[in-house]
Amino acid sequence: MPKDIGDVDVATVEDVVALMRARGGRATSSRRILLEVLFEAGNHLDAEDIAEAVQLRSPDVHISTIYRNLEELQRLGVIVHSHLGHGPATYQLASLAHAHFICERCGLTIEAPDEIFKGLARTARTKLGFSIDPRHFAILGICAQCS
Amino acid sequence: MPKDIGDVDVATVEDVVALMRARGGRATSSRRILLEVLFEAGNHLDAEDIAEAVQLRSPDVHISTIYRNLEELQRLGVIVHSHLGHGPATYQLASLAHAHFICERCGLTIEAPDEIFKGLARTARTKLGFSIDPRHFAILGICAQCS
DNA sequence: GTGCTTGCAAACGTTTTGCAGACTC
DNA sequence: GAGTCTGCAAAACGTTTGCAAGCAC
Repeated sequence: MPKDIGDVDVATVEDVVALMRARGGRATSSRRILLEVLFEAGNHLDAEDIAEAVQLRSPDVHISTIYRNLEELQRLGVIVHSHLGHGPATYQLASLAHAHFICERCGLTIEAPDEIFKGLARTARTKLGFSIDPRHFAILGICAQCS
Repeated sequence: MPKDIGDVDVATVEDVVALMRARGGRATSSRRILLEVLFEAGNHLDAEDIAEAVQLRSPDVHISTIYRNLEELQRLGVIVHSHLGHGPATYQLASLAHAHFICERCGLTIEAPDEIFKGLARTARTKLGFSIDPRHFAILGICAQCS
Protein backbone atom coordinates (compact mmCIF):
# COMPACT_ATOMS: atom_id res chain seq x y z
CA MET A 1 0.00 0.00 0.00
CA PRO A 2 1.38 3.45 -0.84
CA LYS A 3 2.05 5.80 2.01
CA ASP A 4 -0.26 8.73 2.56
CA ILE A 5 0.47 11.80 0.52
CA GLY A 6 3.19 13.68 2.25
CA ASP A 7 4.33 10.87 4.53
CA VAL A 8 7.81 11.50 5.78
CA ASP A 9 10.25 8.98 7.11
CA VAL A 10 11.56 10.12 10.43
CA ALA A 11 13.27 7.79 12.81
CA THR A 12 13.64 9.78 16.01
CA VAL A 13 12.13 12.58 18.04
CA GLU A 14 15.09 14.78 17.12
CA ASP A 15 14.52 14.15 13.41
CA VAL A 16 11.04 15.56 13.73
CA VAL A 17 12.12 18.47 15.88
CA ALA A 18 14.73 19.29 13.25
CA LEU A 19 12.08 19.09 10.54
CA MET A 20 9.82 21.46 12.44
CA ARG A 21 12.62 23.94 12.98
CA ALA A 22 13.54 23.77 9.31
CA ARG A 23 9.99 24.97 8.60
CA GLY A 24 10.25 27.91 10.95
CA GLY A 25 8.75 26.15 13.96
CA ARG A 26 10.10 26.16 17.48
CA ALA A 27 11.50 23.30 19.50
CA THR A 28 9.32 23.43 22.59
CA SER A 29 9.24 20.89 25.35
CA SER A 30 5.54 20.05 24.84
CA ARG A 31 6.42 19.04 21.32
CA ARG A 32 9.35 16.92 22.34
CA ILE A 33 7.31 15.14 24.98
CA LEU A 34 4.39 14.61 22.61
CA LEU A 35 6.78 13.09 20.10
CA GLU A 36 8.38 10.88 22.74
CA VAL A 37 4.94 9.55 23.60
CA LEU A 38 4.11 8.90 19.95
CA PHE A 39 7.41 7.12 19.33
CA GLU A 40 7.25 5.02 22.48
CA ALA A 41 3.60 4.16 22.68
CA GLY A 42 1.57 1.54 20.88
CA ASN A 43 -1.04 2.33 18.26
CA HIS A 44 -4.60 3.43 18.67
CA LEU A 45 -3.97 6.32 21.02
CA ASP A 46 -6.57 9.04 21.00
CA ALA A 47 -5.93 12.65 21.94
CA GLU A 48 -6.97 12.05 25.53
CA ASP A 49 -4.63 9.07 25.92
CA ILE A 50 -1.82 11.13 24.51
CA ALA A 51 -2.61 14.06 26.78
CA GLU A 52 -2.52 11.80 29.84
CA ALA A 53 0.82 10.34 28.84
CA VAL A 54 2.27 13.77 28.13
CA GLN A 55 0.95 15.13 31.42
CA LEU A 56 2.79 12.44 33.36
CA ARG A 57 5.96 14.21 32.28
CA SER A 58 4.67 17.76 32.14
CA PRO A 59 1.37 18.22 33.97
CA ASP A 60 0.38 21.61 32.57
CA VAL A 61 0.36 20.72 28.89
CA HIS A 62 -3.18 21.47 27.80
CA ILE A 63 -5.17 19.23 25.52
CA SER A 64 -5.60 22.08 23.07
CA THR A 65 -1.82 22.14 22.71
CA ILE A 66 -1.92 18.41 22.03
CA TYR A 67 -4.51 18.90 19.30
CA ARG A 68 -2.61 21.79 17.76
CA ASN A 69 0.62 19.81 17.65
CA LEU A 70 -1.08 16.69 16.34
CA GLU A 71 -2.53 18.78 13.53
CA GLU A 72 0.85 20.27 12.72
CA LEU A 73 2.50 16.84 12.71
CA GLN A 74 -0.15 15.63 10.30
CA ARG A 75 0.48 18.60 8.02
CA LEU A 76 4.14 17.63 8.02
CA GLY A 77 3.26 14.03 7.20
CA VAL A 78 4.89 12.65 10.34
CA ILE A 79 1.70 11.17 11.75
CA VAL A 80 -1.74 10.21 10.51
CA HIS A 81 -5.03 9.74 12.27
CA SER A 82 -7.68 7.13 11.71
CA HIS A 83 -11.25 6.47 12.75
CA LEU A 84 -11.82 3.07 14.24
CA GLY A 85 -15.40 3.63 15.26
CA HIS A 86 -17.71 6.31 16.53
CA GLY A 87 -15.41 7.60 19.23
CA PRO A 88 -12.36 9.84 19.05
CA ALA A 89 -9.78 9.62 16.28
CA THR A 90 -6.57 7.71 16.94
CA TYR A 91 -3.10 8.91 16.02
CA GLN A 92 0.06 7.08 15.00
CA LEU A 93 3.34 7.56 13.22
CA ALA A 94 2.71 7.61 9.47
CA SER A 95 5.30 4.90 8.98
CA LEU A 96 3.34 2.54 11.23
CA ALA A 97 -0.12 3.19 9.77
CA HIS A 98 -2.22 0.21 8.73
CA ALA A 99 -5.83 -0.64 8.01
CA HIS A 100 -8.31 -2.07 10.51
CA PHE A 101 -11.21 -4.50 10.46
CA ILE A 102 -13.62 -3.98 13.33
CA CYS A 103 -16.36 -6.35 14.43
CA GLU A 104 -19.72 -4.59 14.64
CA ARG A 105 -20.89 -7.00 17.32
CA CYS A 106 -18.00 -7.33 19.74
CA GLY A 107 -15.69 -4.48 18.75
CA LEU A 108 -12.74 -6.78 18.05
CA THR A 109 -10.09 -4.83 16.13
CA ILE A 110 -7.92 -6.64 13.61
CA GLU A 111 -4.89 -4.85 12.22
CA ALA A 112 -5.14 -5.69 8.57
CA PRO A 113 -1.99 -6.53 6.64
CA ASP A 114 -1.56 -4.32 3.60
CA GLU A 115 -1.35 -7.23 1.13
CA ILE A 116 -5.00 -7.95 1.70
CA PHE A 117 -5.90 -4.79 -0.19
CA LYS A 118 -3.77 -5.43 -3.26
CA GLY A 119 -6.60 -6.82 -5.36
CA LEU A 120 -9.05 -4.09 -4.36
CA ALA A 121 -6.39 -1.46 -4.98
CA ARG A 122 -5.78 -2.78 -8.49
CA THR A 123 -9.47 -3.04 -9.33
CA ALA A 124 -10.24 0.43 -7.99
CA ARG A 125 -7.39 1.88 -10.01
CA THR A 126 -8.23 0.16 -13.28
CA LYS A 127 -12.01 0.44 -13.05
CA LEU A 128 -12.40 3.80 -11.33
CA GLY A 129 -9.01 5.47 -11.66
CA PHE A 130 -9.01 5.69 -7.88
CA SER A 131 -5.97 4.98 -5.67
CA ILE A 132 -7.25 3.72 -2.36
CA ASP A 133 -5.74 4.37 1.03
CA PRO A 134 -7.71 2.00 3.23
CA ARG A 135 -6.09 3.12 6.46
CA HIS A 136 -8.07 6.21 7.31
CA PHE A 137 -11.43 4.67 8.14
CA ALA A 138 -11.78 1.18 9.55
CA ILE A 139 -13.74 -1.46 7.66
CA LEU A 140 -16.62 -2.88 9.65
CA GLY A 141 -17.92 -6.42 9.55
CA ILE A 142 -18.38 -9.52 11.67
CA CYS A 143 -15.51 -11.45 13.18
CA ALA A 144 -15.11 -15.23 13.19
CA GLN A 145 -16.26 -15.60 16.80
CA CYS A 146 -19.43 -13.60 16.30
CA SER A 147 -20.58 -15.18 13.04
CA MET B 1 -22.21 -7.92 -0.74
CA PRO B 2 -24.43 -9.26 2.06
CA LYS B 3 -26.92 -6.89 3.55
CA ASP B 4 -26.30 -5.52 7.00
CA ILE B 5 -27.42 -7.70 9.83
CA GLY B 6 -31.07 -7.09 10.33
CA ASP B 7 -31.74 -5.38 7.01
CA VAL B 8 -35.38 -5.51 6.12
CA ASP B 9 -36.91 -5.17 2.70
CA VAL B 10 -39.64 -2.58 2.78
CA ALA B 11 -40.97 -1.00 -0.34
CA THR B 12 -43.18 1.82 0.87
CA VAL B 13 -43.72 4.25 3.69
CA GLU B 14 -46.78 2.32 4.75
CA ASP B 15 -44.81 -0.93 4.91
CA VAL B 16 -42.51 0.66 7.45
CA VAL B 17 -45.32 2.25 9.40
CA ALA B 18 -46.98 -1.16 9.57
CA LEU B 19 -43.72 -2.69 10.78
CA MET B 20 -43.39 -0.10 13.51
CA ARG B 21 -46.95 -0.66 14.66
CA ALA B 22 -46.42 -4.40 14.70
CA ARG B 23 -43.66 -3.75 17.23
CA GLY B 24 -45.88 -1.66 19.46
CA GLY B 25 -44.88 1.69 17.98
CA ARG B 26 -47.23 4.50 16.97
CA ALA B 27 -47.93 5.83 13.52
CA THR B 28 -47.16 9.49 14.01
CA SER B 29 -47.05 12.11 11.33
CA SER B 30 -43.39 13.00 12.00
CA ARG B 31 -42.54 9.42 11.27
CA ARG B 32 -44.53 9.27 8.09
CA ILE B 33 -42.99 12.49 6.83
CA LEU B 34 -39.49 11.38 7.76
CA LEU B 35 -40.07 8.16 5.84
CA GLU B 36 -41.45 10.03 2.84
CA VAL B 37 -38.29 12.11 2.78
CA LEU B 38 -36.09 9.04 3.01
CA PHE B 39 -37.97 7.23 0.25
CA GLU B 40 -38.09 10.23 -2.08
CA ALA B 41 -34.69 11.79 -1.54
CA GLY B 42 -31.34 10.84 -2.96
CA ASN B 43 -28.56 9.36 -0.89
CA HIS B 44 -26.10 11.09 1.38
CA LEU B 45 -28.58 13.01 3.47
CA ASP B 46 -27.41 13.96 6.92
CA ALA B 47 -29.70 14.58 9.88
CA GLU B 48 -29.79 18.31 9.20
CA ASP B 49 -30.75 17.82 5.53
CA ILE B 50 -33.48 15.46 6.59
CA ALA B 51 -34.73 17.84 9.26
CA GLU B 52 -34.96 20.66 6.71
CA ALA B 53 -36.89 18.51 4.27
CA VAL B 54 -39.24 17.30 6.99
CA GLN B 55 -39.76 20.83 8.27
CA LEU B 56 -40.93 21.98 4.84
CA ARG B 57 -43.97 19.80 5.45
CA SER B 58 -44.23 20.12 9.20
CA PRO B 59 -42.21 23.04 10.59
CA ASP B 60 -42.22 22.08 14.25
CA VAL B 61 -40.61 18.68 13.97
CA HIS B 62 -37.52 18.97 16.11
CA ILE B 63 -34.14 17.60 15.12
CA SER B 64 -34.08 15.47 18.25
CA THR B 65 -37.20 13.74 16.97
CA ILE B 66 -35.42 13.16 13.67
CA TYR B 67 -32.48 11.58 15.47
CA ARG B 68 -34.73 9.43 17.63
CA ASN B 69 -36.63 8.15 14.65
CA LEU B 70 -33.51 7.57 12.60
CA GLU B 71 -32.15 5.52 15.46
CA GLU B 72 -35.34 3.48 15.70
CA LEU B 73 -35.39 2.88 11.94
CA GLN B 74 -31.83 1.62 12.16
CA ARG B 75 -32.77 -0.72 14.99
CA LEU B 76 -35.50 -2.10 12.75
CA GLY B 77 -33.03 -2.53 9.88
CA VAL B 78 -34.96 -0.21 7.56
CA ILE B 79 -32.13 2.30 7.19
CA VAL B 80 -28.38 2.43 7.76
CA HIS B 81 -26.00 5.30 8.27
CA SER B 82 -22.52 5.78 6.91
CA HIS B 83 -19.60 8.09 7.46
CA LEU B 84 -18.31 9.70 4.31
CA GLY B 85 -15.83 12.01 5.94
CA HIS B 86 -15.31 14.07 9.04
CA GLY B 87 -18.74 15.67 9.06
CA PRO B 88 -22.13 14.35 10.08
CA ALA B 89 -23.28 10.80 9.33
CA THR B 90 -25.50 10.21 6.29
CA TYR B 91 -28.60 8.05 6.27
CA GLN B 92 -30.22 5.93 3.57
CA LEU B 93 -32.60 3.05 3.07
CA ALA B 94 -30.81 -0.19 3.89
CA SER B 95 -31.79 -1.62 0.51
CA LEU B 96 -29.93 1.19 -1.26
CA ALA B 97 -26.77 1.14 0.82
CA HIS B 98 -23.45 0.95 -0.98
CA ALA B 99 -19.78 1.68 -0.35
CA HIS B 100 -17.99 4.94 -1.15
CA PHE B 101 -14.59 6.01 -2.34
CA ILE B 102 -13.76 9.57 -1.43
CA CYS B 103 -10.91 11.66 -2.80
CA GLU B 104 -8.80 13.17 -0.02
CA ARG B 105 -7.84 16.08 -2.22
CA CYS B 106 -11.04 17.21 -3.93
CA GLY B 107 -13.73 15.40 -1.99
CA LEU B 108 -15.12 13.60 -5.03
CA THR B 109 -17.43 10.80 -3.91
CA ILE B 110 -17.67 7.64 -5.97
CA GLU B 111 -20.44 5.20 -5.21
CA ALA B 112 -18.61 1.93 -5.35
CA PRO B 113 -20.26 -1.07 -6.97
CA ASP B 114 -20.44 -4.04 -4.62
CA GLU B 115 -18.59 -6.41 -7.00
CA ILE B 116 -15.42 -4.47 -6.45
CA PHE B 117 -15.20 -5.86 -2.92
CA LYS B 118 -15.67 -9.52 -3.82
CA GLY B 119 -11.98 -10.35 -3.76
CA LEU B 120 -11.31 -8.50 -0.54
CA ALA B 121 -14.36 -10.09 1.03
CA ARG B 122 -13.11 -13.56 0.13
CA THR B 123 -9.58 -12.91 1.33
CA ALA B 124 -10.75 -11.38 4.60
CA ARG B 125 -13.01 -14.34 5.20
CA THR B 126 -10.48 -17.03 4.42
CA LYS B 127 -7.44 -15.36 5.99
CA LEU B 128 -9.01 -13.64 8.97
CA GLY B 129 -12.44 -15.25 9.35
CA PHE B 130 -13.86 -11.76 9.00
CA SER B 131 -16.97 -10.90 6.94
CA ILE B 132 -16.57 -7.35 5.73
CA ASP B 133 -19.32 -4.82 5.28
CA PRO B 134 -17.51 -2.03 3.45
CA ARG B 135 -20.47 0.34 3.42
CA HIS B 136 -20.29 1.88 6.87
CA PHE B 137 -17.12 3.92 6.53
CA ALA B 138 -15.98 5.38 3.23
CA ILE B 139 -12.61 4.40 1.78
CA LEU B 140 -10.33 7.35 1.20
CA GLY B 141 -7.81 7.76 -1.59
CA ILE B 142 -6.98 9.90 -4.60
CA CYS B 143 -9.22 10.18 -7.64
CA ALA B 144 -8.11 10.04 -11.26
CA GLN B 145 -8.28 13.82 -11.74
CA CYS B 146 -6.18 14.58 -8.68
CA SER B 147 -3.43 12.02 -9.24
C1' DG C 1 -56.33 5.86 30.31
C1' DT C 2 -51.91 3.70 29.17
C1' DG C 3 -47.80 4.44 27.58
C1' DC C 4 -45.32 5.79 23.39
C1' DT C 5 -43.78 10.00 21.25
C1' DT C 6 -42.79 14.74 20.95
C1' DG C 7 -40.67 19.59 21.65
C1' DC C 8 -37.70 21.95 24.21
C1' DA C 9 -33.61 22.86 26.71
C1' DA C 10 -29.74 21.29 28.37
C1' DA C 11 -25.95 18.14 28.32
C1' DC C 12 -22.69 15.39 26.02
C1' DG C 13 -17.94 14.09 23.91
C1' DT C 14 -14.67 15.59 20.70
C1' DT C 15 -12.37 19.15 18.56
C1' DT C 16 -11.45 24.10 17.40
C1' DT C 17 -10.70 28.91 18.30
C1' DG C 18 -9.65 33.80 20.42
C1' DC C 19 -6.84 35.85 23.28
C1' DA C 20 -3.10 37.57 26.24
C1' DG C 21 1.10 36.12 28.12
C1' DA C 22 5.39 33.18 27.64
C1' DC C 23 8.80 31.33 25.19
C1' DT C 24 12.28 30.30 21.16
C1' DC C 25 15.31 32.08 18.23
C1' DG D 1 12.45 42.06 19.39
C1' DA D 2 9.76 39.38 16.07
C1' DG D 3 7.07 35.91 15.68
C1' DT D 4 5.78 31.30 17.32
C1' DC D 5 3.64 28.66 20.87
C1' DT D 6 1.12 28.00 25.07
C1' DG D 7 -2.70 27.78 28.72
C1' DC D 8 -7.07 28.93 29.54
C1' DA D 9 -11.81 29.70 28.64
C1' DA D 10 -15.20 29.51 25.58
C1' DA D 11 -17.25 28.12 21.45
C1' DA D 12 -18.29 24.90 17.88
C1' DC D 13 -20.05 20.65 16.15
C1' DG D 14 -22.92 16.61 15.80
C1' DT D 15 -25.56 13.98 18.73
C1' DT D 16 -28.02 12.37 23.01
C1' DT D 17 -30.87 12.81 27.06
C1' DG D 18 -34.39 14.33 30.90
C1' DC D 19 -38.56 16.00 31.37
C1' DA D 20 -43.34 17.34 31.13
C1' DA D 21 -46.95 17.84 27.84
C1' DG D 22 -49.29 15.65 23.78
C1' DC D 23 -50.94 12.13 21.03
C1' DA D 24 -52.10 7.19 19.23
C1' DC D 25 -54.30 3.44 20.46
